[in-house]
Amino acid sequence: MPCRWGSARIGLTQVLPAPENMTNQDQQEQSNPANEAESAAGEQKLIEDRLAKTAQIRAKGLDPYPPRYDRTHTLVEATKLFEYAEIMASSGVGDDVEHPRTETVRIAGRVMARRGMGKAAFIDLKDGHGSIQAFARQNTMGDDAYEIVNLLDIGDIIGVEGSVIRTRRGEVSVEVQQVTVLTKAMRPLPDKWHGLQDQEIRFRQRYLDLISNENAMKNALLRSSVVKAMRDFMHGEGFIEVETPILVPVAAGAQATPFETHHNQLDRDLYLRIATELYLKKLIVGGIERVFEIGRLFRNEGLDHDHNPEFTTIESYQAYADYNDVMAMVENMVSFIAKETTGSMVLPAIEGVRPEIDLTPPWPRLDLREEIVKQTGIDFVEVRDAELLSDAMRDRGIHVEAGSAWGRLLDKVISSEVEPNLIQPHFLVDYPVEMSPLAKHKLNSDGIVERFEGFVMGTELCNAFTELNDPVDQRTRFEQQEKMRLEFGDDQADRLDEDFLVAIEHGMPPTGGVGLGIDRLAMLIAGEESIREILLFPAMRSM
RNA sequence: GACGGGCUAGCUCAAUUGGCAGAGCAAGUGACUCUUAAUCACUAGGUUCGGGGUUCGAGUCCCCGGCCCGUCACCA
Repeated sequence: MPCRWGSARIGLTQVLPAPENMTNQDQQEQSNPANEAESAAGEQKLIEDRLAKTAQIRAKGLDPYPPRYDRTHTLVEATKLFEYAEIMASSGVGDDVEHPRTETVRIAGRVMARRGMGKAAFIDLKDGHGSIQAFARQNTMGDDAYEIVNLLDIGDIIGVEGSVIRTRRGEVSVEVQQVTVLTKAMRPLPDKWHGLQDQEIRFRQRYLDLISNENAMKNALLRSSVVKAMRDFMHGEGFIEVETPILVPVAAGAQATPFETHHNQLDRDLYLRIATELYLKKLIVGGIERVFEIGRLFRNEGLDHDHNPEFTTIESYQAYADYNDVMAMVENMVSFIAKETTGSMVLPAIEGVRPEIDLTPPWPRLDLREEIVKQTGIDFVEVRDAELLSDAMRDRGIHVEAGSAWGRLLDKVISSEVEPNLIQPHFLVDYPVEMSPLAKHKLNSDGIVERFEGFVMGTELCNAFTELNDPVDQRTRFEQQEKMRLEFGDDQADRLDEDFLVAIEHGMPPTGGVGLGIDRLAMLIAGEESIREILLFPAMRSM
């Protein structure tokens, strides 16, 4: 597989267009140094054929890559224009009510298929909105203009001028008066009937996926709609959108391994952020009472069907709110986004993938402690020691990573025994303090913090808490995390961020905050099981 | 990281027990002025992911490596 693209790239460099001042013949000779007797094979030949046609277009005094094209209608608009003309004709309006036709339109799109008929040809065109057939006939175009039609290849982008008609077989078509080559393509498109099947090429060359597979385009557009609906919701709730640093001196605010980088001028090591949390809370300190950021996070970890090293989250913080307020906001936001993007708060069942998912609020709140007891018999209030917890886990056949801290072990219990059951949306509520260094203690509950996580389809969607604003307690929690890093070699422990501590020492109001994975939300709404179907350019191993 | 599946023409896929590497689409030439997976005839197109081995003979069997997918592990 490596050589598939490797050789292709070499192939293109071999046939790069010649300089402007060369004649067409020069170009042909230049582009094929191996002379005509030894013609190129395979992909190289396909490219050379297209280069030859490009030269012929130039020989006619035409630019195969003109700078712009005045299009009057998208393909969908052109179809609608005709349907309107047809309706008018049916009520006797128009020059020829038997054969309605529109005014002359100018459309543009990619050639998806060609059906040549000698002195006539049918061309299927596709643009960003839809598709339409172009019908080219030599006698309506003239001999000279029609020659261009014979120089077209699948994949070329062309402009077509003509009026819209319906052919005898009933296909709405633009009857071509003039064809303009807007972009000559050098490489063929994937199989027109089967589309692009090779997953690897779909991810590495997403543009081909978008051209050939409807679902790829659908997901790309859905992702955009999800983010737009999210912004609309947040702005509607009075939140201010901000952007905070991606290159940070301390990768704090979450438990994850960061990417490292270096600023030359400052001669300073920096990290790519693993969370937006602490900067946003600084803004709460500063008096922006409702704030959110939609942005990319980077975590130097493995990749699988729902993890990518860079992913997008929304984090929001609201002064004077607690985690109960945030829970209501999350279920309202997610259901609103579903309604806006799909028309319903109930996501349809998908055969072999999932049942119907009902996102209508309120989502059930499940007490974390009770839920773990119910699924495993383990009560984390009783088993407050890493050794005891490890034993209890082993008794129940749960994999135990040697030397893990108590909080990490419990996290494992939750993710392997509790989460997978949460297919319909649920909130797990009230976590132990050991695994939540940024959340505030719950009143009258020893060792428990006001934290919740939202789950759908057995995976985490969001993580939220009543934010810890006691600077003394926060410093202690950070110190515990730093200790964990040393004691357990846990380089994913959170880090002490002195700047942040100084900020909240100035006083941060009571605040509720949440982080929610946008890629996972888009997966859920799209009904996709892999994050790679949602990310346009997922991380891939180098070839 | 471990185990399993996969990689064959530009694309989609075949190839029996180890026995001449094939088809459809795309491409080229020719025919064809209402097709729509157009049709018909002909032509060309291959380092079978890379490297090594066994064998008279390897797409096929063995070893090493690469990439993709899946499961597990890790990971919010």
